[in-house]
Amino acid sequence: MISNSTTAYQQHDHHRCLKAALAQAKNRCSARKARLTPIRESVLHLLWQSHRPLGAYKIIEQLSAASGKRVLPPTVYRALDFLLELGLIHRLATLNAYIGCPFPDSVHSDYFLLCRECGSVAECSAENVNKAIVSTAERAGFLVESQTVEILGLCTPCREKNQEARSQEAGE
Amino acid sequence: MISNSTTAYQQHDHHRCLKAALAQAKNRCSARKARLTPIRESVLHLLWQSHRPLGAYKIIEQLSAASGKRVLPPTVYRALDFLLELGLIHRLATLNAYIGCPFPDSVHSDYFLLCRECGSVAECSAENVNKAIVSTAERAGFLVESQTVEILGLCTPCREKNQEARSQEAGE
DNA sequence: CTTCTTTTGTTATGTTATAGCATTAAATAA
DNA sequence: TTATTTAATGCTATAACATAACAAAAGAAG
Repeated sequence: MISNSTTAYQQHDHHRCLKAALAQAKNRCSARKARLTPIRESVLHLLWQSHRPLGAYKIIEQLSAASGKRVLPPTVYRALDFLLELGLIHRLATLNAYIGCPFPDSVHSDYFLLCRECGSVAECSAENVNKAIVSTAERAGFLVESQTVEILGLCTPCREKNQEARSQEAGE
Repeated sequence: MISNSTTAYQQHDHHRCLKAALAQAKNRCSARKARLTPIRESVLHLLWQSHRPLGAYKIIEQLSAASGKRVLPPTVYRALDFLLELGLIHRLATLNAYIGCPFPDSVHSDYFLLCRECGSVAECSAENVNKAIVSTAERAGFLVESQTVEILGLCTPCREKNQEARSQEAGE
């Protein structure tokens, strides 16, 4: 199992996440002879501000604010398409939002853990989930080509916070 | 494993699906003291025209056509919300579309098989998938509350058709 | 330095979904 | 029954997400 759940939900040196992501992006682009233009890099950079996904229009807003001039939807959607195609980011269907991929270099079928409290999202890839899905689909005669797995729930820190809050209430 | 994959993808007496769905809906509504009004029933009926999901605006179109007067978005979205809440239908996040639930009475975490060729969707519930997801999430310290699992691929009939088509080509 | 290709700018519009308030219909109490 | 409350629908407007199509500019290749 690959996962970035420990960093995604806990305090950590996020600057390293950002740096790693940008470095991987550059590698990947040069390997594929694709151009990581300023716009594309800015979008990726924004998506790596945190482990919370961003909607396209939030990106538009932030990019407009940062650059001082109106950035229009097609500009951002094109950058997103580019990054998606290179596997540098993912789209979360249940949120209509985008998030940086923490391990673009390893082949993986993704599986996202969305914390409904803090909004952070971790990405996992677990062979057993994958296998269970494929084998169950097979039993239904279905050939799997791609999967969307998005799990909503609570991460450890948020669960602990909730428990503290509840015992506070009880204690009062 | 519960699944309606055999009926969803094959020729079958679809009238029975429709009838069963409407009967279950009525039961469920009376059990919950909820009202299956004409609008709500029409929407459910439309969603059970086939095993292909329908977008909200398709429903609006068809309902408008059938009734002769303009049906407006809030009307349909309210009916959809009602049906979703009762567990009579599901929303497919990857398609922004809605589909009837074939087994509203059994508790299940859903898992959808979307055929990219014919557009039909089957619903499954498999304990092993569920367990794999929950246990993997647990290993990441994550408490699962709800899941969205949507699998894109090919159903048996479509796979067979494709193969026939390919051997035709080869034979020419 | 010219040609070709890729990227970006811009306008317009398509698609999906909801907020908010007025009206009507149904259920319940008097 | 009628009055009162609650639930459902009608309607206007608009929010949120996404893409088509074509012009202009920038970059790469010959």
